[in-house]
Amino acid sequence: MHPRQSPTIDAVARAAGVSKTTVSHVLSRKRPVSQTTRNNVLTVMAEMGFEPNYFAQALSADRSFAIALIVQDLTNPYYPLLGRGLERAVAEAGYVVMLFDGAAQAEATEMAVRVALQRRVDGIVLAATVSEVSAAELRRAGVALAVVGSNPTLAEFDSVSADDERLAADAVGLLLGAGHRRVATIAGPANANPGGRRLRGYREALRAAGVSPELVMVATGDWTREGGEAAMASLLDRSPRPTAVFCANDLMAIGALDAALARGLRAPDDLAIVGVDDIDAAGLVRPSLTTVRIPSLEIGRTAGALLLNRLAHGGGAAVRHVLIQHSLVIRQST
Amino acid sequence: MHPRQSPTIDAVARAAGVSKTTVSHVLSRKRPVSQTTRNNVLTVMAEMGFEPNYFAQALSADRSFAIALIVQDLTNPYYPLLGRGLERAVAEAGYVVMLFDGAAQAEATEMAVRVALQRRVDGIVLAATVSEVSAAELRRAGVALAVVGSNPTLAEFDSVSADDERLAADAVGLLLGAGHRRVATIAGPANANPGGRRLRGYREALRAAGVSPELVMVATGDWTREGGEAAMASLLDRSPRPTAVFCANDLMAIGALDAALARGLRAPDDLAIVGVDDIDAAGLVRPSLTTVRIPSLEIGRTAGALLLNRLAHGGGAAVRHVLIQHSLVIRQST
DNA sequence: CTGAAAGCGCTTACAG
DNA sequence: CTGAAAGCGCTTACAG
Repeated sequence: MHPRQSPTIDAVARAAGVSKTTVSHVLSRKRPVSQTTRNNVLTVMAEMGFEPNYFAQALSADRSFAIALIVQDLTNPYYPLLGRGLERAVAEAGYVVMLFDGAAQAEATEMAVRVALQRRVDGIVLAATVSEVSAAELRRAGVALAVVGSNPTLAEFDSVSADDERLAADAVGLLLGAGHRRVATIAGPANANPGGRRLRGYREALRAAGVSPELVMVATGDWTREGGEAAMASLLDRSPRPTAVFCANDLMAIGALDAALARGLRAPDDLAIVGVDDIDAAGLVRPSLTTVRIPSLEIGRTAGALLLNRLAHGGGAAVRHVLIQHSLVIRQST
Repeated sequence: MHPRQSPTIDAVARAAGVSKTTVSHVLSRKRPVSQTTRNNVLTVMAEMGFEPNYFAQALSADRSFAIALIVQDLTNPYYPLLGRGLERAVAEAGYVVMLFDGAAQAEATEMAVRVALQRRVDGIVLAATVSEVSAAELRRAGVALAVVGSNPTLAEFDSVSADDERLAADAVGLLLGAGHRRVATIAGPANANPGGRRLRGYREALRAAGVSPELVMVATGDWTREGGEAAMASLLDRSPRPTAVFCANDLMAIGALDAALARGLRAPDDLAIVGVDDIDAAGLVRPSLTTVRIPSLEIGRTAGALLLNRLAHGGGAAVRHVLIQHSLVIRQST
């Protein structure tokens, strides 16, 4: 069972002729140890190749130094960068990140939350929608949690997100400014994280511009390219059809581009399209995609910082909702 | 320190009027427990919301049920899918995956290996190049290891990879078949994992086809789009310039496309281009990219299976090198 | 079918 | 500046 017995603190103590207590203290620096003893212990450790047992430490400290990252769909290029930002932010503080992908399905998310809790992670970054069941579990567990994308049902926890209403309004504003009136939207799941807010931003922008309510056209996708394609197809079936579409993310916008092309419609002349995220692919498709850039690396880094802060200050720290600045990237599709 | 004391096995035992031993055994099913006792304990557990302490279990079992995934660059769309495949493969067996990204830099990889080992993961999936230092550490530690991409210096460990020489030869064959003679390559770092083999496949295909050695044109990139762009630029400076290029991955191929376009050269007429991987972007760029498809989800899944197998059978199992089947995807760039 | 007790490898009050 | 010993929450031979 223990194939490569790595030496224990006890072995080191014996070899160095001191107590385990002392060895522990040269490790933790929690109480002074005389120079000579310390040097002695240190060299013994090096010679024996001592490595403190992580489980033993975690057990007595009741702290895992692990963060769970739960993402909707790692395949969406938005998330890898977020993950990188998170990892960088927490690695320095000695934390490790545990990955849970595929939270697009509700059961996967519940499973992820459960497993993360079982593993006793110190914190969770939740970049996915979560059922009431999981939400309740999270509250009860009392883990540090940073929600990515504002989520009203988890408002009691720290969060990082773009200013979703504002960004949608900005995108729609761009379209209105170009003279469009028949501006549709392909929304994300309305009950879910940023989906609802972006939809609201869209509605509000039209209303503020005095566009007639009957020109409000909403189709719903699931954040994927295929979902966007289907939604666009349904929008194009309406008559009169929209002349512009605000898509709640780039992947769906690319799908919308596919659907338009399939009907012989060309952007931007027949149909203007705007996405959100600015994933690499946005610059790669032809016509290239006008979009709202959201800096996902920074979002990940911020989520990490929020967690570290809370872990340092305990439950005492005030809840923070951080908004990350977006920006418009104008390309060919508008 | 222990804010939400979750009940311990001891508390459960007391509440159920049995010994810790028995509680432990209804949990592990390692020895029979009478129906009545078992039911009793189970309901008490449910009532108290008992959750076994992972650290305590890991400490006494000396097993973490965690796998480290070390990737070169999570931002390359090839890796998220690999990660998903891995997670799916190992999750069922109760393993969790710890993510280490950014192993493009040597120090990051060494760090990742070190931290993974400290955390006492049961296995590591290594999808990155590794220094001799790290290789030595890995050997000494005796962890289960699955290498992604054949790596001669780690030949003693299980591996999964595409048949890199063969796939390169197939791609080059496609170009030669179309009548090209001046076929260049943009290789990955030659010392690194699949880079060297794909380069060899390229050379071998040209040699076998009787192409004059002086038509062998090699530029080296770093697997990124920018690297591919620079490499292509250098190839286009030669005269006579190549009429076709085999790029060792899609990201570099897309960069090559950029460089060609910047000089007013159009694929496939002025220059034929083939990539490797078949990431989503390959179908998105214009002209769309002909490429060799490598099923990364399956590679991840296989890496997981190799690890599980080794963890089950211990060091005893024979070392396996699995080759995953590739396929040619013909699009517009050739 | 069930328990008492030692052990996993650390940390940390307590004592000197 | 240093140690002996209890404790963290499990598992598992040993005994009955």
